[in-house]
Amino acid sequence: MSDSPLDLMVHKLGTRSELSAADRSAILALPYVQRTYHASSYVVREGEPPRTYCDLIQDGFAYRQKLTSAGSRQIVSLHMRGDFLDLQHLFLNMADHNVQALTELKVVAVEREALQAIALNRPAIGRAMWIDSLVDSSIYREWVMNVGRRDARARISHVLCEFALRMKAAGFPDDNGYELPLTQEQLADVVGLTPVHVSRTLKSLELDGIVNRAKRFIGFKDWHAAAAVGDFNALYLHLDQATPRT
Amino acid sequence: MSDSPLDLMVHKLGTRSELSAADRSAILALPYVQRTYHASSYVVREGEPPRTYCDLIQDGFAYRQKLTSAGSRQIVSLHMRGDFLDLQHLFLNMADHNVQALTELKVVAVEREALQAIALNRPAIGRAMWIDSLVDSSIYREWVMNVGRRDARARISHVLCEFALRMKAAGFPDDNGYELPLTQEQLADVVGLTPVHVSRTLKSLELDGIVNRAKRFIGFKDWHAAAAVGDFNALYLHLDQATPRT
DNA sequence: CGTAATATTGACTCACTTCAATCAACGTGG
DNA sequence: CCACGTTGATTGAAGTGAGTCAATATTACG
Repeated sequence: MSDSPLDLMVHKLGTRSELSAADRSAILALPYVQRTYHASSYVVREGEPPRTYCDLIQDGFAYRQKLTSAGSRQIVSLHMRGDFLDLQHLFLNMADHNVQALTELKVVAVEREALQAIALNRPAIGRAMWIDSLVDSSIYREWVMNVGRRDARARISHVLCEFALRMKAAGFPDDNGYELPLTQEQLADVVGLTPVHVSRTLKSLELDGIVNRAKRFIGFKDWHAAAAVGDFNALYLHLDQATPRT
Repeated sequence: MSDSPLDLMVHKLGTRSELSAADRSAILALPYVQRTYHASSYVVREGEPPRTYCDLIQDGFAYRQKLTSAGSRQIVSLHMRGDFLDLQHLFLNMADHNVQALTELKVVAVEREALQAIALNRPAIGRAMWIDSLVDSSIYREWVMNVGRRDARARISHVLCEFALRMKAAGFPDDNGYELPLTQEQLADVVGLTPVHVSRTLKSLELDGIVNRAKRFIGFKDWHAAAAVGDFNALYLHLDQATPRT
């Protein structure tokens, strides 16, 4: 195996569909540069035309965000190692939301036109990218429901459960918990609540033994209880389509 | 021009990317059947594997929906003539949400494998389908924000504005308003509120002269006022990528 | 260390929900 | 053609989950 930063992309797409040797070398032949963003810097800005390259996260976390005209913020998705940041705009003429680095963020920036080309001309790669994008859509749908129809405890538990499984799928060690890379204010913007109420709700979840916390570390004493409180059913993550293939 | 029900698909995809004559005939050669659903019947059920055909709406309205374990419902999207109902599951192994007919629904059901094939093997068609799917994602993002960060008046106005523009883009006559195919209970499930509060809020919007109503007809006296109350900016609909091309 | 960012807690308010009754529209069958 | 049952819409009164405002504690970090 080679030792290119694009290996990550080969691996990621390889979990979504079966790639031939030719597919793999097509990916490895993509023009790219590596790049680092500081925490909280903008990767994509709403209203601007898409940039000439597309970022794949190598390390760190990012989020998508939209602002109300009144200035309140809604975080509409969270992303981690192995996630594409610009697939959502790959064929669109204008960015409809902002993407920001959550932590220090290392990415592989692939040329947009080359990425479009392999998405359209290499069926196995196209399929893998489709699946990736459809899973993102599925998560959006779940979030609409989360924010629209669950109370604070359920919303927060749900997001904590989702993040746990996604981190595990992304290869983070599973210590029965994880370091949540969000301030409570950011978590509030994820779940459509105020920071104050998030603080109270987290405390109540902790008192009830649903999670335990140490700074930003979220631990699950009782996964089933957390999943029950969060009304969490992993179906929508389509993890069966995110397992490594030959 | 031919006179197949698939003309609708040719037209729809033609608004999203430039199709060659060969692309058009590839679409028209797709195996399909026509089909009608009664209002409120299920088109797709959560937890089931995707069906062997994919529906494109010819006439009528449909919605995607998810249920909380407690039984409350969130409608996560609304669809009309020219929208695909199964693109969201085209490459997934399992349905993650329900799709239901909102009204009597006429569709063209295209064979799923054939649709996958042209999506992957015909770049111009693939691009058009990508754009269609990415616009759906963009709408999901907007709805997350709508439900997460706007109050009842804004949420409802926003949805009413969105529907107005989408109906116009789908070729419905623009009478400064439209027949909203939703009960207030369904509208409540769209915006994450109770039917009672939707009723009150609609009344208040009417009293303030933002909209006028006659049964289910929604009329806009003052579009700008409605857009302002709904914090509505059409950017996210990417309507520039939904105009007919040569 | 000192200073800013983040988290916690309390007291009070309010937008939306809940419960419940009434009303209107509409199809349907006798 | 009208009685009637069902579904959808409206309205009122009372309750509540989450927001707001504000003070204080805690942590991060240059």
